[in-house]
Amino acid sequence: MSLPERTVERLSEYRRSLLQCLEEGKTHIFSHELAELHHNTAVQVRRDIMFIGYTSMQRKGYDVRELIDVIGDILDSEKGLNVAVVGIGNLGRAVTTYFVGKRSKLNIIATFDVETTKIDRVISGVKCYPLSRLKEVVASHQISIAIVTVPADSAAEVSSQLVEAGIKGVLNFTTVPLDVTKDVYLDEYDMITSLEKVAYFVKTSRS
Amino acid sequence: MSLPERTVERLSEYRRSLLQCLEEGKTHIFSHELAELHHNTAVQVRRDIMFIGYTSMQRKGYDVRELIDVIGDILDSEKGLNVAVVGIGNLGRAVTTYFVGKRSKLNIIATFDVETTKIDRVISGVKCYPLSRLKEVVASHQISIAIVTVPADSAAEVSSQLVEAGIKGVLNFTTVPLDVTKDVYLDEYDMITSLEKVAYFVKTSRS
DNA sequence: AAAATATTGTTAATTTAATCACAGTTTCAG
DNA sequence: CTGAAACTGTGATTAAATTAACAATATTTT
Repeated sequence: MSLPERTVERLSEYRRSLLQCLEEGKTHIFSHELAELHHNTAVQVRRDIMFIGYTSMQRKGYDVRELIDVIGDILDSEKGLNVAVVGIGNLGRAVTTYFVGKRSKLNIIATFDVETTKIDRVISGVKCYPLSRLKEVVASHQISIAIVTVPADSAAEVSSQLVEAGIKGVLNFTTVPLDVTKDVYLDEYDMITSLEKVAYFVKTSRS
Repeated sequence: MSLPERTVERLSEYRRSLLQCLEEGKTHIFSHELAELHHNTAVQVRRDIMFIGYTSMQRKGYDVRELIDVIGDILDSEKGLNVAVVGIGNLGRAVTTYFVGKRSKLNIIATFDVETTKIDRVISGVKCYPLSRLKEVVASHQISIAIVTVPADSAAEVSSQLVEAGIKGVLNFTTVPLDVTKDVYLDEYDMITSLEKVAYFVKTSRS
C-alpha cells in the first residue's frame, strides 16, 4: 500500500527539480532529463512515475505542472502537517530558518528549548516555547512531526517526551540513535556518516 | 573492491555507538545489542562486520576497542583528509561548528564565502577565505573534500569551481543537485526530502 | 563431563530494487 | 503516406541486499 522508501525520496527530489523547471518556464520534461539531474537512469525515473500511476503525453515528455500535482497527491497531506523543531542551538536555528515557507504543506509552527534565555524568542517568525510545555503545545497546535536538534545527552529524554506528547514522526539530527515506539516513524540523519562516506570513497578511489 | 554504500554508512553509525560504549566503559558488545541501537537485525550487523573481516572472540561479543580500530582501518585515511565548508550562512556556520573536532581524521581547515564581511572571520577556530582564493587555498592546504552550503542560485557555479580546484569529494547540502565530473564522489543530502519522507509515512500510517 | 544455552560466521533462500529489452505511440522528414 | 526517429510504459531478467537457517564454538548448569 505504501511506496518504498527510496521511491518516496526520489519523488521528493524530482518535485524539487520540477518546481525549479516551473520557475524557469519549462513546461515539459523528458525522463532522461530528470534522470540526468538526479544522477540516475531514465528507466528508473519512468518506473518511479509509473509507480504513482501518472502517464505523460507520449513523446512530449511529462507535463511539469501535472507531475508536480500528482507527486503532491502522493506525498502531501491534504490539510498539511504541523512541525516543531526541538532544540534551538546553531543547528536548530539553521534548520528552522531553512524550512520556514519552503513547503506549503509542512508548517513549522513552534520551536522548543530548555534554556530560559531562548524562550519566547522568535526565529524566522516561529516562536520558541519551553520544553516543559511540549505536550500542551503539541496538542493545541496539532503538531505531528518533530525535528530533533538537541545536544546528544538530552536526546533520549526528549525522544520519550515526544512519544508521550503524541508526535507521529521524528526526524533526528542528533548524533545518537533514538528509540521510539513503533507507531512513530523515525528517520535519522547524521552528517558525520555522510562525510565519512564521502571520505571513504575519496580514499578508495585513490588506491 | 570497495564496500557497498549502505554498508559504509552502517559502519560509520556503528562506530559512533561504539565510541559511546567506550566512554561508558563497556568493553564488549553483542551483535544484537548493536542491532537494537541501530534499528536493524543482528544478522545484518554480523554480516557487515564479516564484510570487513573482523572476527570476535566467540560468545563474548565484539571487543569494542578492537572493532573501533578495524572500522577505522576501513573508513579512515591514514593521514586524515582535509575538509572545507563553502558558504557561511546559517547552515554553513552550524555545520562547521558541528564538525570541528568530531573526527580526528577529518579536519575542517577552511571555510569560504563571497561576502566581504565574512572574510577572515573565524568560526570554531576555522578561518574564512574569499571564494576567489579557493583554488589556491585548496592546493596549499591539500583539501580534498568540500561541504557545500551556499544558496541555491550559486551552487552550480561553486560546484564547477570545486571540480576545477581539484576537490575529490563533495557533500552537497544545497537544494539543487550538483553536477561534477565522475572522478569526484558526490553525496547529496536535502533535509526537505527527509522531512517529506517522514510526512509521507506519517500520512500513510493514518489512512 | 554431559547437556543446555548463547552467540558467532556463513551458506543458501528470499525479497527487493534496478536494468534490459522491446512493443506501442507520436512526430517528423521526405 | 511511408519510414525513421524519439520517447514512454512495462514484462522479463539480473543484480543487490536482506533474511533465514544452521553448523561451529564457547560458556554455564547440573
